[in-house]
Amino acid sequence: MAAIASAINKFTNFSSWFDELIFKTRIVDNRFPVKGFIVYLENGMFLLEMIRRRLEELLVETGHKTMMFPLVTTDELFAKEAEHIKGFSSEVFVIEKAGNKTLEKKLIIRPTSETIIYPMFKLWIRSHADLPFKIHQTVNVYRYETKATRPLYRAREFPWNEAHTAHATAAEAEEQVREAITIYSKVLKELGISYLLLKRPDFDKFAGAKYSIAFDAWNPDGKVNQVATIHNLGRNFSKVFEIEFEQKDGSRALVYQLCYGFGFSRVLAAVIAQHGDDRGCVFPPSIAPVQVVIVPIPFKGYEEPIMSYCKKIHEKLARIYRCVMDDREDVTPGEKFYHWEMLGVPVRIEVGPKEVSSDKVTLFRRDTLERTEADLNDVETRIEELMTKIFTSLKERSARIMEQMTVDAYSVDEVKKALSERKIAKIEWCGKEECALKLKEHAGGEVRGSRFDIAEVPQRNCIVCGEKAQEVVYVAKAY
RNA sequence: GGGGCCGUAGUCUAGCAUGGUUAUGACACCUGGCUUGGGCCCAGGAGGUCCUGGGUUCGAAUCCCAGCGGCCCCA
Repeated sequence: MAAIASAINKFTNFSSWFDELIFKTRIVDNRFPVKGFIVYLENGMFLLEMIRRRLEELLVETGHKTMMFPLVTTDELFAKEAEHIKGFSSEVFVIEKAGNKTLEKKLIIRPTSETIIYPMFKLWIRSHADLPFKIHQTVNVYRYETKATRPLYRAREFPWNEAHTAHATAAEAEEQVREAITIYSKVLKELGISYLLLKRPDFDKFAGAKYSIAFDAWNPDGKVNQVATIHNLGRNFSKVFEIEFEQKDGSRALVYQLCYGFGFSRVLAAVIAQHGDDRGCVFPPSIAPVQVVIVPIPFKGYEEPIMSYCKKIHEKLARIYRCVMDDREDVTPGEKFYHWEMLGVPVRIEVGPKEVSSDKVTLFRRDTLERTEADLNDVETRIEELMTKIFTSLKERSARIMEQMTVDAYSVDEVKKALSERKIAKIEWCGKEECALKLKEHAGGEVRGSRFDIAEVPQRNCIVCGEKAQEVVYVAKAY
């Protein structure tokens, strides 16, 4: 089978497959001369923008106000919450000079915006009538990653959306966790992405949170890709940032808070990695930069009727879809096929003398590589049907792979074996960090957490120490 | 933090051990022609601080030193 370049398979050689693909399809150019910083090209930006729009739409619908906060905080503010600074201090960029002047108060570039947003919450939140208070912003954040960086997965600058909410009671904060899950799940499911919704073990929660839950998407190399997280902060931050409100009875109380973040570039990586195949990207129709491509197959002497037939179709379809007619004359149809397939265009229309003489078109669907014939009259209906089918089959295929990738393991060795086969291991665990560390050392994977969406009750003993298991957890390598 | 590998055109790469003419090839790019139902073919063209600096030498992509950059493995 023809491949994106030199027979690179996404499951056996994921890195090359991915790097080459995102470069050739003009999603990103990672040749920027500063490590960990990449250039997003037109197709990458288009895809990010589609994902961003949908997420923001849902956030606004549910009452999150759109705002934009500054890029910087001070080290004093940043250091306020003890756990928080411990978790992030090793990876923040610090501005120490401005012009020729050495700054007395160093500025910290946000790795996340709690310490930038919460001083403002203190000013804005006065009364129970102000609650719940919900805001969100789409910005780039900066983390000095020391591990190997990889475009879209792990960069030192990355685009995300972060939401921050404040509530009167712990119960309302819990309710908000559900709402955040609903919003994020919706966006991910509309992209056909499969993931595990996990409550992170205590030792791996967000720095400063009461607990954290995360969306871990599967990846062809077996590592999981954390695309979004939701943190219940309790009153850890409101205590130190003094975010108080006046209750109905006149007494004062600290707010309960949540923050949740959605990594656009990692979501895009998941779309590419989960749906793509050895011919390249396969995009869900809703976000595909090009949804329909028309490829004329001219024969000597018949060029004119074929081209005008194509133009007619293009005119009609361009009103409904992002539709391109590839009328390049110096490129053969075969080469055009490969080109648009790599770009993940869901539906292709082929028009040659055969179609023109019978008032038909040939439709090609990117996901299954199947061709069908359609009458010119109902081409729109047929494309609409195809798009729905394509989305459903992408989604189902991704879910199936996720299922096959997850295997039960009853010993450390079995975990090791599962991970070496690029799988995610499901184990029973006592809950002690010590056992998780041992597991990481001997099997190479991290305890990612227990299912948050469904209850999985442990029946046996911890596979590491043999004591009674407290949780059913998933173990995987991670980005 | 420890160890290893590698920097040659837009991309990938040969050459390097054993220094020697004009730095190899493929893809991509430009011009013209031919073709068109899966990457066709023919002819021509352009593109290089061989990562940077220093050293050895009659002569360095090649050897030595330093720096910068990238990748991988282990902790």
